[in-house]
Amino acid sequence: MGRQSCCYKQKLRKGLWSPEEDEKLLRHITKYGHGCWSSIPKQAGLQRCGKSCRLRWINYLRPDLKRGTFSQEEENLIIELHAVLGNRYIHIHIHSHIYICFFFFFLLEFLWRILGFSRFSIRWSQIAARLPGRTDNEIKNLWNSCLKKKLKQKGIDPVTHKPLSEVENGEGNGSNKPSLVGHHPIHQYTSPPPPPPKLSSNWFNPEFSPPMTASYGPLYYGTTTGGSANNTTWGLVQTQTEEEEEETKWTELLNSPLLMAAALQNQTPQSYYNIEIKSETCYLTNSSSSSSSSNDMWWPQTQQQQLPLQHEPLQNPDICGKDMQTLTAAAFGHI
DNA sequence: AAACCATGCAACCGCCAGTAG
DNA sequence: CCTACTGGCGGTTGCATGGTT
Repeated sequence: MGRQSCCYKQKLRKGLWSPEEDEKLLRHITKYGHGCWSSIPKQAGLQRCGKSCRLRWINYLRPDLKRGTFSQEEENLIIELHAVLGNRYIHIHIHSHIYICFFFFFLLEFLWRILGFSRFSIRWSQIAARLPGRTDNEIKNLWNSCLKKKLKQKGIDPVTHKPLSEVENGEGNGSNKPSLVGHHPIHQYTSPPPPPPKLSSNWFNPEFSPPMTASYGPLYYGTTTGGSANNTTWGLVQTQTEEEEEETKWTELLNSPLLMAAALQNQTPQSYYNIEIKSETCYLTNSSSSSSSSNDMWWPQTQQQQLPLQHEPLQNPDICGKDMQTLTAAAFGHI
């Protein structure tokens, strides 16, 4: 057997939380904030491990949680974000020498998986960060229990987001580029820069069918210099640009795959960066400095109101880019 | 009415990264 | 540098509930 859980070691309670335990935890965190999770159970008089307390708080007791069923828009957003964040790959049209890089990358990834070290998992937390009031656990459950089925009913493979027929055929026609993300609507964009993607009801619209063909360059964003301040446009990198320029964008994309997600919501990269993923931590830390009223504590009006303007990348950068960089670098002996 | 099955959801487990000492 | 600890995350499990046979 593997190692025992922390609860076992400390002979702590497990299983469902009683209303009394909830009350204790809620009262304690409301009064003192959570601080160090491992010390919370003792301070709050709970026979639970810190991890359990944290989970209970994040998934159930947090006051900003939105309970109830998911709206159609939320479901659509989850599906679209899953297509981008769920598959931690990027489908990009690139020059051949970069394909070589890809080859090594996928070779390594293949070996990685054989050895059971796969790290390419779905980014539920990042999806949840884009759905205020929803937890990653909630979204994960929704996906596993409901959305996967809905997609299958629509003839879409929930893993690749491609049509099931194409997946069943093994994509063996040779004409396919190394398509790893699937046919997300984002791939439909062609120059000139298209209107930003709308979070429409595409996926459950009976008339919607995923795009079957695509020839496209890397997704990019750009801000027009003239005119209104935030004129961000989304489009595709022209593949005939200089190699250096392309590689720069390629690197940018690898470093910031979430920019793609930002595109889905018609957000400028800057506004994207303003979104704090670790929201509950933010509330608590911000509260200590900014809260003034005793009862309101630090509960935010909305996440975005609470957040200070940040012009630096996320504190919690997506690992995908890091993984790809690391593996790619490893493939070329840079490590 | 009872047994069985499917579903949704809360919670746990184990791994990993960051960090303090 | 090494180690231990902690928080965070994704995958999985197990239970409660409702529906079906």
